[in-house]
Amino acid sequence: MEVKTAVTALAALAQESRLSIFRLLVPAGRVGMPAGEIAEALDIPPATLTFHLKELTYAGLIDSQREGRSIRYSIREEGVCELFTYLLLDCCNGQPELCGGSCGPKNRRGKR
Amino acid sequence: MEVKTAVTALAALAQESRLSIFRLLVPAGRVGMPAGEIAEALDIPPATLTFHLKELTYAGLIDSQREGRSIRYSIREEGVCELFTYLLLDCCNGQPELCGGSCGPKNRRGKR
DNA sequence: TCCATAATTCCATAATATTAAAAATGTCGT
DNA sequence: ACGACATTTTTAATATTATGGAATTATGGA
Repeated sequence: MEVKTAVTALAALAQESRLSIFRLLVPAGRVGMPAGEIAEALDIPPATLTFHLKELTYAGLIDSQREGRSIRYSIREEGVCELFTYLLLDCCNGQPELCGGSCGPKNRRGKR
Repeated sequence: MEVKTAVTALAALAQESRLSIFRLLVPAGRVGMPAGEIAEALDIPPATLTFHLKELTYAGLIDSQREGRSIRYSIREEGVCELFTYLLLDCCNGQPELCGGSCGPKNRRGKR
């Protein structure tokens, strides 16, 4: 993954509605959620939601599939994985205390 | 960490210059790098660099410390860690195949 | 104090993103 | 084919962010 791809993906997540959409879709897994349900859950008008869904799609973070009159959106695991790998491995390799689960207990100084 | 904080941090990284600054600072570790050196390494004019450094600082991703006439910037581990934890644990918990190192070999279908 | 260096603030401009109403499109049941 | 519903496209106003030149502030040495 190159910088521009990562920037696109990060930009897609760097917006409250879109981050909420993303976080709503993660637990929905492969099953995903129809647009209308997302709109209702997050109280976003349809035209606005479509705009954000397109951004996420363009960034490779979600997928969609028509199902009757609804369109069902779901997390695109491959894209999410690539981004996280880029951040975790390419950025943080050699600095595992930045990311490695524990969040560096030895880094916590004077914070109790 | 709440959504707005995460959005601020993601937005800070969602820009090519800033992501490059971030990636330049990670291997520099706690030692960090003076602004001038960053400007030279990435070929960014001083005024522009300052703007981006402020964004990253505001987002809690980097720290700074004056050292003689230079100001030395370095990764703020705590902030980075919080963001990654938010994305990895809060988002991906229960969906470890999204993030867990392996990037789900069993998810790769028909892509060879 | 005066100079050179390092970085920031100020400012105007340009570029990009967000929002949502209105119209259009696609899909199903009848 | 028609009507009801789900979603998208178009469009335009509004807001936010990026850029870099010029002036300013901070620091250390002579």
